[in-house]
Amino acid sequence: MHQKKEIINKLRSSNLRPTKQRILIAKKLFDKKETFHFTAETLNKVVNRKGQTKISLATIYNTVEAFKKAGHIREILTNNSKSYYDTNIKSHHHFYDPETKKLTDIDYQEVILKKIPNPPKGKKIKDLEVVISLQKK
Amino acid sequence: MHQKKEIINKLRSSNLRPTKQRILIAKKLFDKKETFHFTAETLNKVVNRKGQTKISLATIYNTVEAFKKAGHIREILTNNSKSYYDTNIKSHHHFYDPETKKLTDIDYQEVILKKIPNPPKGKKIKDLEVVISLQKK
DNA sequence: ATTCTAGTTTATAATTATTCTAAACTAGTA
DNA sequence: TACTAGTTTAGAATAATTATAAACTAGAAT
Ligand SMILES: [Mn+2]
Ligand SMILES: [Mn+2]
Ligand SMILES: [Zn+2]
Ligand SMILES: [Zn+2]
Repeated sequence: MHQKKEIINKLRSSNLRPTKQRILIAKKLFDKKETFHFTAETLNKVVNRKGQTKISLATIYNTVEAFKKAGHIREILTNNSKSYYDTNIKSHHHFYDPETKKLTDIDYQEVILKKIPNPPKGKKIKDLEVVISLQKK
Repeated sequence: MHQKKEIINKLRSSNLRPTKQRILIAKKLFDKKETFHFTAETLNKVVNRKGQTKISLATIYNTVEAFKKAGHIREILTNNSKSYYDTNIKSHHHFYDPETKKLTDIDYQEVILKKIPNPPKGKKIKDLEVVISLQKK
């Protein structure tokens, strides 16, 4: 559970002004017991529920991009046409079900990589993602 | 090196009529020493080089989808807005450089998975992909 | 060989996700 | 309180892909 102050600090520490919109979005993303996966579309729905002050879709996209750059969320690999994001920024992996388009976390320790290749020269590894696609048995 | 007959058989065996367009596209994709990665856009450029009979972009998309369904090509996971495909259908992995948007093959044996999780019940594993994103050192 | 038809190709429109634009607004400092 | 750089916003623009429906054709039947 984040306090409003914590959220404001989080924003400030990444050089993002704590605007009304960013604070609300940050609450929806980070003030949860569990991490989760989302798209711009699903976040927009959650943020713009009836009653709440409206936040434009452009701001949803801007904020998601800003939070991603700041490392508060990460993008997940899928073959879907829309971008999927994760509030879990720790290294972990995913099941992906192309039928339901749902992602499920795989705990980091559930995948053990015994050997990985050296990156090409001049490059280092930014991230390693394992995606296991599923199908009906 | 595929002969035209082999290509026609490949098409026939997947219930695809060997049309002029599909044969030409199949040649560009499969009649190569090395496998490679492509997008609808790059394939369209290769197929519609000056002189050659023109194939519509709709047919490029239709054919890529048909070849994918038939298992002759596979889609690769990336965070790019366009779809990437691979003429290498054997299980293998990729480096992805977000700067250049280039994919590089990682030989299957260069990644050793010591442990992978059980799929959720009712589901089986269709595919396991490892994508290693790169950044400047 | 000719006819027939389901499958295929095509130009073009439509759709979808995302990014751009530039005017209005606001957080934070002076 | 006034200022200004950063932010939000509605709406337009873009980019990739998919849908539409008319014209074409592979291949089977005659
Ligand atoms: Mn994606
Ligand atoms: Mn992709
Ligand atoms: Zn996750
Ligand atoms: Zn490959």
